Amino acid sequence: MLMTRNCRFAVAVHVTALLGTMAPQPCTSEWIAGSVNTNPVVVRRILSALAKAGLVSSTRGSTGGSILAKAAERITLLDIHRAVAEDETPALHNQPPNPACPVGRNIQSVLIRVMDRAEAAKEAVLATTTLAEVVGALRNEA
Amino acid sequence: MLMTRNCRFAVAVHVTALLGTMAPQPCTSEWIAGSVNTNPVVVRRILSALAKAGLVSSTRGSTGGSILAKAAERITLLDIHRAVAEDETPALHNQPPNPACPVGRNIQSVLIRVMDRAEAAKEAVLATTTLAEVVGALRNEA
DNA sequence: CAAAAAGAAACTGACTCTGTTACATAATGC
DNA sequence: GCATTATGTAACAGAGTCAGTTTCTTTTTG
Repeated sequence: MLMTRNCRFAVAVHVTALLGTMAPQPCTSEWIAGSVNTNPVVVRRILSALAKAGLVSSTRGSTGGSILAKAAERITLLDIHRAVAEDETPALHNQPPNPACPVGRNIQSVLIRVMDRAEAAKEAVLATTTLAEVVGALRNEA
Repeated sequence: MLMTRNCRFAVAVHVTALLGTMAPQPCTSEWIAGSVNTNPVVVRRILSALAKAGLVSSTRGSTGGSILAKAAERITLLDIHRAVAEDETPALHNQPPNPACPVGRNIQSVLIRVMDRAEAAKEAVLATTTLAEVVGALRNEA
């Protein structure tokens, strides 16, 4: 499979949708990994990021597992995106442009302005969809 | 430098802004590379993608170089983005999810719907800015 | 205390990307 | 014609990213 970027957001939505579907039953990373079709450690890495963002909570031990930390109606896809892709800022130049050139000296500030606006528009769309809506859509398709 | 994604879009805007600033004078990849602070071959790769999209045109030989193929007013940042980042679709799962699970069976179609909407919103912002506006902004800051 | 689960560290293989070298192709001016 | 200059392109290396895996520790239950 040729995937350009990382698939953490896709897995994170999948994981939280599972938790929302099974609530209030906690799910183990091994069981979740069976649906996502990956390794339990990969799932735990995603769950760890989601927990840091306050979206899920996990407990250890023989009856342990993970559950949503908030109602699915109060979790948006933007929350999930920020939890697992927080430092994915759009890339500028690898090397700083030539400051002796008028274009090189100022291009990055212009680029940052427009990229920030574009990213904000993308995030605004993600903010309009709640996890509850995703869970509902999955129920309807199933 | 820790850059998450590729910097082709940033370089492409830089290159076309240079061409717009210097028009109608053609620019060599070596001279452009001096402003971008990279290797001429890197610039030529970007120029090649931009030429395929009909945004620039290059000529060889001792008086050769590259120029914009259209007026800067008629080139948007979306044109440039599509020229150099055409196949950068948001990533889904690496492995297909488990089709025996109701969530796994349908999560990707739901994800594609919302990701497409988010990507469209981002592109709409890029479409609102023309290369001429970028060149003008650079002139004002210089 | 045994079993079961998360948490975390370390490593691997595949892939991406920039930068680089080398060479072929084409156009200009003498 | 021919040297010069520039693009076009292929091939490769080094750094970095990422999913997947193994291994071990920590925590909780019964």
